[in-house]
Amino acid sequence: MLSMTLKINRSESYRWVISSSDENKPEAVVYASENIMNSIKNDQSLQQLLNVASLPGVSGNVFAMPDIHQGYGFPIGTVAAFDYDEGIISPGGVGYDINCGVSLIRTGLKVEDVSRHLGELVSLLYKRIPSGTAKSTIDVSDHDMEKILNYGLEWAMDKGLADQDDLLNTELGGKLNVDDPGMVSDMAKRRGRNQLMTLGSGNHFLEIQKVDQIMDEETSKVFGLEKGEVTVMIHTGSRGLGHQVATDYLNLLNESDESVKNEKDPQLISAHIKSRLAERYMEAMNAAANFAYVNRQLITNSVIQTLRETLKNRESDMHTGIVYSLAHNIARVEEHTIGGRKVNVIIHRKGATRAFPGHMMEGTKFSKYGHPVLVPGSMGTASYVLVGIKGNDERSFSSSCHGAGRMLSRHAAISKLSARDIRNELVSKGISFKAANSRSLVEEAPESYKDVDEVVESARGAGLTLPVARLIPIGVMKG
DNA sequence: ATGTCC
Repeated sequence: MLSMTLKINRSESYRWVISSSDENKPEAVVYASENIMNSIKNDQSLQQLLNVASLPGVSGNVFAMPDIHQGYGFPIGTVAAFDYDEGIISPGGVGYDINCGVSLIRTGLKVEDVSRHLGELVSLLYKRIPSGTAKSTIDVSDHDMEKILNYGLEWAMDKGLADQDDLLNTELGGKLNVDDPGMVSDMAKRRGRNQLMTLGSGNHFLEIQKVDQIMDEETSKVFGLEKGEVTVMIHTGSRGLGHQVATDYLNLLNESDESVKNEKDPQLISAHIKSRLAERYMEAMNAAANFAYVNRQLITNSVIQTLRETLKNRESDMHTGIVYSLAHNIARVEEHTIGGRKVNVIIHRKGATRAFPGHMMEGTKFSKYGHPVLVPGSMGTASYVLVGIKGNDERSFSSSCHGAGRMLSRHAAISKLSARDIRNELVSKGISFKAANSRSLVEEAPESYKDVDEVVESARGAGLTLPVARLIPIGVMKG
């Protein structure tokens, strides 16, 4: 990757304009506190952000969320829009884990109902939901795989594995448009078949949480969140299937004469939005996203089933349901306001969360308050439920942060931290936990991440989202 | 993120 000289100008307390002196003079906007900006200013991520800003057909500004860090081509934490006629789509702008995302489940149970059974609950979940490299325990036919890729949660509903409420509480009904699931390679499908209803590894987790703090009473009530109640958060994606789709299409683009190569960084290879290549990648990406929505739905079902069995005597107090399920690694065609005009653009959100306020959610149950924005923290730290702010469209295409954001590389984490210290830290916080391997335990240590409270505060200060509720872990399962 | 090098 070629570097250029970076200029950083503070335009508001949580808004920074990054610019470069190269011939295109690209600019990008970063939302961050001063402290976060100081921690990232010498990082490759800002250079990567300017490279994205110089891609063809970019519409409006390229934005970075406060949890920005270095990624493949595009930094994680990027929101970038491209013209629907002149622009591009880039697999590096979605990421290898297509529809990596979050589902949040409310239980209606109080922490006191659950705490005595926490160890048993975590052990049982660990047995039932394969994590790390463990394979799927359920068997789906080739025919079902095709249907999952084609119809997402509608397949689950047909099979009695999801109900109408699950679909209403999943963004876009958990189904992105796919005409031909044949755009997904046989190898990708094969990998997916062995991984349905699995958590994976890396930063993926399943957490039993307590609603620790309510910042917005009215909105939290609408979302079904009450202080002292138990929630379960699932953070996972499309597993090997999405990874294989990303690999397949990066290979195709690299072999094609019709793709848009990038001289600054080969990882930014793209396809013109109106090209056949772009159309094929969009189909495959949507199919992988549908698989991920189903993956989280099946894990959700298993969690609810396990809660019912473990807390039999509390069954009448249980009021389970999906608060929301969303993707934070995805590209989509959306209508946004740029320079006062409404335009269709292809939005890449890579490690960034859609945060539509009510008026952008017409026709859904979230048309008054906006949809929940789920922000998983790092292991053993808080997670948040946020909501979009009217006026955030010109600021971030109505997007916000997606997590705490990595500070140390995986490699740096391993050389600095020990698994024993991290286990001790979790135990001292009174958290029940199970981890598939100690390597990811170290790589995902809270010390490897930014402070999620500061990330969320930066998103608030920048006018992107408002905090609704803060959740803290009481049980953790790591891949 | 990922059958962490087909």
